[in-house]
Amino acid sequence: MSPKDLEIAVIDLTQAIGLMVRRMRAVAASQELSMTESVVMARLDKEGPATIADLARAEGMKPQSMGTTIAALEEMDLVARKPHPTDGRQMHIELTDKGIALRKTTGDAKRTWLTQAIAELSESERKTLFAASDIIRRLVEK
Amino acid sequence: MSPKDLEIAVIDLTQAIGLMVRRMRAVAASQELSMTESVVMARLDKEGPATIADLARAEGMKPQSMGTTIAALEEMDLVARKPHPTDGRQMHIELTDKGIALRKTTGDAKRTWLTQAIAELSESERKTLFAASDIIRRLVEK
DNA sequence: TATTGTTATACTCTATAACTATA
DNA sequence: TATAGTTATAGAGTATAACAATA
Repeated sequence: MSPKDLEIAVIDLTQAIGLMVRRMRAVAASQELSMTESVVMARLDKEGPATIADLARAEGMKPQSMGTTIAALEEMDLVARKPHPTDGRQMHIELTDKGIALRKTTGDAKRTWLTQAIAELSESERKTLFAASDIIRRLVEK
Repeated sequence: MSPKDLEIAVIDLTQAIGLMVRRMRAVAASQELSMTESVVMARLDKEGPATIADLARAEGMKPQSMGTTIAALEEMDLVARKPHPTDGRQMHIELTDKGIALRKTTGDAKRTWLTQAIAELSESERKTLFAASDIIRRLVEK
């Protein structure tokens, strides 16, 4: 792949990601959670309680920023803080009953625009897309 | 693919995109252009002068927002406004000499973190990644 | 009447800095 | 001294609303 072609493809990827983020933001604006909020909710659902520092590391954000995200979810009564049993510095963040219920209803994979649109792709397109998310995750760590 | 697996994969993709955007922002903060600014510069370089409305449509943004982006590039003396010859409403945005020079130097595909990291992938990983950017572009239009 | 662009204002997301408390 | 978290402040990126000029 020539340097020129590589650069064009990188710009295409960058543009695609920008388009996606703006689209998701526009959809979320009406009622749903932001991208980060959704991901954090899913993580808490899948892996159980976590500290703000853990969540921040997982999402590549500063702890202060994750604190803001958690405060927003707390405001919506979707998560709650619980002091760590032995380490007095840490707060465990966990889903509330309302948060669990929300996860259940979004878990039917019908609610969000993105899940819908991806469900309509061919199996091979989905495979490509999800393989790409692993590649991206590795890229980010470099 | 089960609805549950689909949802997990969609969340993984969402997280990957979030990680990428934050990483690109962190890199750009130091010295380089933002994602949108880079894409606009590449577009002007590749396709010649365009109006703010055209650029906004291409990037899925509001014209007012693109106006801000263009103003930032203008401030850096990378683009200039030129009145449209016949339509008095339109302004053509074009690269300045400095903008062209910047495109040339980034055109060697060595400068940015992302281009570097992607260059280090295997050919098949690159193929997957770039196929995914087309899929994303189609998703966004739905 | 529709389109292009501008200006003013505000919101979302995330960062930096400074601090407290605990380990 | 290092880590977890909070509070305060600021910046980037984008949106909405209201407007002027031109088509």
